[in-house]
Amino acid sequence: MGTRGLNRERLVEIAHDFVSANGLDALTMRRLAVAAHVTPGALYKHVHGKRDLQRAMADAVYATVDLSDIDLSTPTVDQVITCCARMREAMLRFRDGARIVAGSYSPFAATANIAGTLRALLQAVTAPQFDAGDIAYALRNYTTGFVIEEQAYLALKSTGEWEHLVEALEPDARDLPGGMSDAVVILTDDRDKRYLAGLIAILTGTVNTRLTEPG
Amino acid sequence: MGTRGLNRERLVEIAHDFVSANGLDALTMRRLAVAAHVTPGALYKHVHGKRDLQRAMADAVYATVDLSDIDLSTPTVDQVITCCARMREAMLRFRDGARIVAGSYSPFAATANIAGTLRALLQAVTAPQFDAGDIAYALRNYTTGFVIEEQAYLALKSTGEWEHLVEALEPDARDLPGGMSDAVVILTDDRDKRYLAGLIAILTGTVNTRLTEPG
DNA sequence: ACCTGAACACCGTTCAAGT
DNA sequence: ACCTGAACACCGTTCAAGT
Repeated sequence: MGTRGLNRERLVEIAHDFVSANGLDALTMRRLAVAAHVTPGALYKHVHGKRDLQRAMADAVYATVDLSDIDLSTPTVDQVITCCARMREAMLRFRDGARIVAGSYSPFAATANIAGTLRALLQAVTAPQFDAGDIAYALRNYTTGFVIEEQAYLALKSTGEWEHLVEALEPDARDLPGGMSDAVVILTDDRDKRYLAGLIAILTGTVNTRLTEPG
Repeated sequence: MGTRGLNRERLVEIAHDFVSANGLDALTMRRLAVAAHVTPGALYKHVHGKRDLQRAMADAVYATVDLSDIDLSTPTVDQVITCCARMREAMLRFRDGARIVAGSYSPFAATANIAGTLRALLQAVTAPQFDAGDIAYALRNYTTGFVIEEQAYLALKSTGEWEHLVEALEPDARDLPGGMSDAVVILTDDRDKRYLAGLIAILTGTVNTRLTEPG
């Protein structure tokens, strides 16, 4: 258990640390090798290649989702919301977390666990005219889509590129029926609130219980 | 107007043709140069770099969305659904279209136009307790998330990798509360129907009119 | 104005050879 | 079993020079 000798788990951890410091686009096998204090070739003893590495990174993101307080024997809409919010939090915890997760098809434990939990909860609370699997899938896709946009904004913001893009978009926004100003407002504004609003929009009407009343 | 002399528009077209044949991951500036019958350096007279190219490609995807039959003076939920479905169709028309579009923040005309149209339609049909901007944003994020997953599946399927991943995931799916089998079923099954189901889930309860009845 | 040629500082992956 | 060293066939981007 000494710090000598690399393994898959540790390599994924180093990769996430690197991305956290430099962004996903900067992650290369060679730079990862430097960060891991090995030669590039050594990486391929722990990981099949760059695609396999990214899949393992995706599972590591979902592995941070704590589902221990979710009680499957008493499913509620609030637990569904909690579950989705934790997915989003997990992705936000890692720089470019959503892009890492999106479309990587990690077939590992953590990914399967969260997908299964969400569906099991929904099976109990979805209204009869809807399919729990459809709703679970919609919630996951909404969440991923939302956080991709969110982290793209965060990335542009940190480099100052965001301000340039907003300026470049203003002229069009005038003679078009609304332009992209909604996205600008949503991202600039309280993103937690906006995410929750979308979540509630999906669940309202698809669920057999009354949602938490305002106030 | 002869075929001599490259321009930005033509370059984006060539890039999409290349991606259509080889996939987004295979697109490099050097290979694009070959496809365009120029030297790599020449590309930088038409495009600021690879990121700018991808933004232009994203706008080209949205430019294929035909909104001419959408009548903003008589907004309906059906028109909202049509609008979203056309977004999805546009992304599906291009290989890796969703990944190209996702988080690229194309501030160009076509992107702004579709976002604005969707919001304008929703302004008229959303129930009072919801914000039209939130719903429009949720619909766009759901759609992007869905198609990313869809095209990732299509890519894995075409290389035969999909079958391997499903096999690798089966053992876990047994002792977990549902595993990822929902995603497997949804993607294997009629994807158009699944997409529509999610769309309707979002709109049910958030909209001030009755949705089309079954049958 | 647009393009070439050449250069610069990099990539992912493989594999014989070492320990 | 894990790692090095070296090689192979590539990258994105810049820029003086040509036309």
